[in-house]
Amino acid sequence: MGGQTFSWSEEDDGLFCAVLNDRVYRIRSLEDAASDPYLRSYFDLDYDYEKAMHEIAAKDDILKAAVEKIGMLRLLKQDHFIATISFILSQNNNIKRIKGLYDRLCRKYGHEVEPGCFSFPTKDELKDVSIEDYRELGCGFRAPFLVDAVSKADMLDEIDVMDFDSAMDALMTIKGIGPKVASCILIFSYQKREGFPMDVWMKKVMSTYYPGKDKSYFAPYEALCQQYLFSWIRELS
DNA sequence: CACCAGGCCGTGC
DNA sequence: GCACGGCATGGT
Repeated sequence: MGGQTFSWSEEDDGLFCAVLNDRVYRIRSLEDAASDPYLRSYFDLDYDYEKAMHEIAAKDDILKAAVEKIGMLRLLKQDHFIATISFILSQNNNIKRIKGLYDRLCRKYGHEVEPGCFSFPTKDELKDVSIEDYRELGCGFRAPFLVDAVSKADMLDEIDVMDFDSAMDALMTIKGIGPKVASCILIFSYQKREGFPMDVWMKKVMSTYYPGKDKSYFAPYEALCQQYLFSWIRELS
């Protein structure tokens, strides 16, 4: 899933498994998700990604190359709280370690919805967890950020109705959330497709291939273009 | 043993 | 405003 989510694991039989929406989902492919209302929304199956792909590829030669190389990309619609905590954990970290932290949070503070399958903890389940507790799990310097995020979690539902800039500002009042993390949360949980996360890789892409331009060049597909360019440059490296 | 991982915070200019 | 060091942890 390209670092959008840390909820899924591949099991021995090849099925992909996640605890979401307070139950266990096991799927082999996206087609299995189509009949389930929650997954249908989660995987954004009613958005026309074919059309978006073609319009993006037609914009310039770089994007054309990226689309041809990467194929179809989707933007997930994840739970607000899970996405917020996940992307706070992601800063200056690698995917393998983020996934490990995610799983330990589930096992220690989540609830068991099926033998051996734990949900991500709710904000209430994390209400009394301390900085020291998070450090014990291996969260490192992100521990105080998590405490702050949990204390402000009630705000997350209000962000749905905000315009993009207000939503960015609201998220960035949480410690440990800067422009990059806030953009990711807005894209992968709030379906705000004008997000354009600038990490070290995207800064290279922009200075090399789009000097003088900014995210407005990619409207109305800022987030999708960013995902294509990011995936593309990572595969080239 | 250094250096890195899809950054952010605090400080100093 | 912008540049910079520091930051916990585990993997190369």
